[in-house]
Amino acid sequence: MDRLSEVFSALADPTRRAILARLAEGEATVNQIAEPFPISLQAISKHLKVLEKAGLITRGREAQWRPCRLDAAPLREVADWVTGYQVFWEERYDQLSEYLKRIQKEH
Amino acid sequence: MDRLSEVFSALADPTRRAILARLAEGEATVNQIAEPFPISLQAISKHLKVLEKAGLITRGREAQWRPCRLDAAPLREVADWVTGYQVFWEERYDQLSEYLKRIQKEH
DNA sequence: AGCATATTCAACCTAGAAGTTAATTAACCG
DNA sequence: CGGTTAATTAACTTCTAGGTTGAATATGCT
Repeated sequence: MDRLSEVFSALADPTRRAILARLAEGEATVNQIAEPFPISLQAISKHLKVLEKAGLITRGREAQWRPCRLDAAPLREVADWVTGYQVFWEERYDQLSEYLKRIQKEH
Repeated sequence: MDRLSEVFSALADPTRRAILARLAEGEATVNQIAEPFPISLQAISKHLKVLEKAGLITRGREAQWRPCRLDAAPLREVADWVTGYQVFWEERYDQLSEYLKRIQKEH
């Protein structure tokens, strides 16, 4: 699986996006991360593994805790990819689109 | 399924991203879209349905053709979401991170 | 009408995602 | 050492994604 697909796939789950939002506020242990969610700790552990594989988090070791922290580097790749389409949602493009439609009708 | 998850999920497939890239060059019929791919037309048809459900393409009707065209609006939502993390991959943040580490060690 | 082309629908298969519970590993604490 | 806490691993279930092939639908052409 290519990198971008892996990142998009990791981001496609609201629980995982919520985890990233939590980590944006700072490091947290697995239990701390799991606390607000209505699912089992094991399920959270799996989500963390997915995020780690996608490069979105890194995990350290402190005694029996595995503090997680955000690594936003892959998000930059997402941003780079998506801005390639920026022209298509901008005003400018809508105007261009309208213009092309008008031209086409005139012929 | 929430909108953003649906869009991320749609983008998590390289074939679908390739389809979007193709449509960025202009409208295309299903057959035209399918042509470069080594999978069946039906599989492409399914991918298109996913993209349509995510709001990333729209489909018209011209005789027996269903021309597809890109709709980048959902990509804007992706861009908006991801830029919320921009600070975490920027230089500024790395410096802040280093600074915080240094402070912490000094105590 | 009858055939060709474009596209979708239906049924099916297989692999993987997301969750569960139960058991295991690892580290600290008394 | 024995118990507690933190986290992962294992085994299992259920559902869905992505692919296949074959049949159906819709439109254009002669």
